[in-house]
Amino acid sequence: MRQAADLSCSPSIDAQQALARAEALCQQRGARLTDLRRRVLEIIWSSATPLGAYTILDVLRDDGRQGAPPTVYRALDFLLAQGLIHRLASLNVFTGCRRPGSHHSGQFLICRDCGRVSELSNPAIDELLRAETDTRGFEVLAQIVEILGRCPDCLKEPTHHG
Amino acid sequence: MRQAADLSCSPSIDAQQALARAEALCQQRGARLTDLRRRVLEIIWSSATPLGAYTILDVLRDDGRQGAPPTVYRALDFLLAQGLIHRLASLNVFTGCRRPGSHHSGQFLICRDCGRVSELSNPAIDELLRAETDTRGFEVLAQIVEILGRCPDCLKEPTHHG
DNA sequence: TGATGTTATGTTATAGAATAACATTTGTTA
DNA sequence: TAACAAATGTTATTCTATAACATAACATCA
Repeated sequence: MRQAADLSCSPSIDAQQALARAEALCQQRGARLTDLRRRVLEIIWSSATPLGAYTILDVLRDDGRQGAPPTVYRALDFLLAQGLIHRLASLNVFTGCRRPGSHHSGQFLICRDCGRVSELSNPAIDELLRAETDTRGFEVLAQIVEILGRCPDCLKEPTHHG
Repeated sequence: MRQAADLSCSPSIDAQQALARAEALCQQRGARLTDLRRRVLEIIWSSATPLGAYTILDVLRDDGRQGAPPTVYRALDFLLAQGLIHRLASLNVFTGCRRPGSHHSGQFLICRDCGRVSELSNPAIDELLRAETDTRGFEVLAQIVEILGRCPDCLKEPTHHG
């Protein structure tokens, strides 16, 4: 069974702000934030937790849209290229970028229990990694920093997982 | 077409040493390094680049063994649990651990061109990440640090990729 | 030794993630 | 409008991973 999207609430303030910023960035860059792309971004931002491509596809179909996997993956590719979302490689899911505009790889804390994600941006970590790669003469194209664990909220609750 | 395993050479010195260490570690822990598990570890170590599960399965079948995906994934799960291999989440591949015995998540430099992987172990990076998570009261279960780029060797060569 | 329980492997089927290839539509520009 | 480029629709397939159940190998103890 596929993960259910937590889309109970209508587009949050966060989502609305993110969409507005996305609009502005795309216009400024001459990139076309089409209906489909905007809707995918909205779906992602409307969820409390990152969503998989097929969950997004389900929502699009609930919208009454036609669609197959490539529909979603192309929109995701666009949003990734514009730095509007991130992909979490460890979970094959997508989450809205909290600091669009500055392209960056991001650093993520992922809660195993509630699924929520915090996006860090610790320059010291970037610098350390950069120092390592510079020393070795390694040219960096992309960084993946993902930490899986349990968030403070979930730690407070009686553990379900031992 | 599935990635071809670069298994031209017979088990290298590295592979032999890795197998010997694995034997010792498992014996010491009372973990059973069965024929299948040993063979999977050997296959992984015999490749210059990390291998996907289905590539490993192909090699097992070339061996004349029976096998289906669960065969491989169970062996991989065992080897992961024993800290004898790592999984690279960004590529869905598996690579031998250079420092078995001390369970750790590892930090990896992955060359996009030749596919080779270097395993770092920079304690400063670990400490920084630990400091971030401590500050936030986040309990760490696993760390994923993977850097995709081009290694020094490949940078020397005329670029195929712009 | 044989009965019993546990661990490992075999086997079939399916779920989940991503892309190839080609058709059609939409948008832009000359 | 014609011609081109960009975006989306559509079908099929590949790759990755696991569920569920059957069998075999191994260990332990009566």
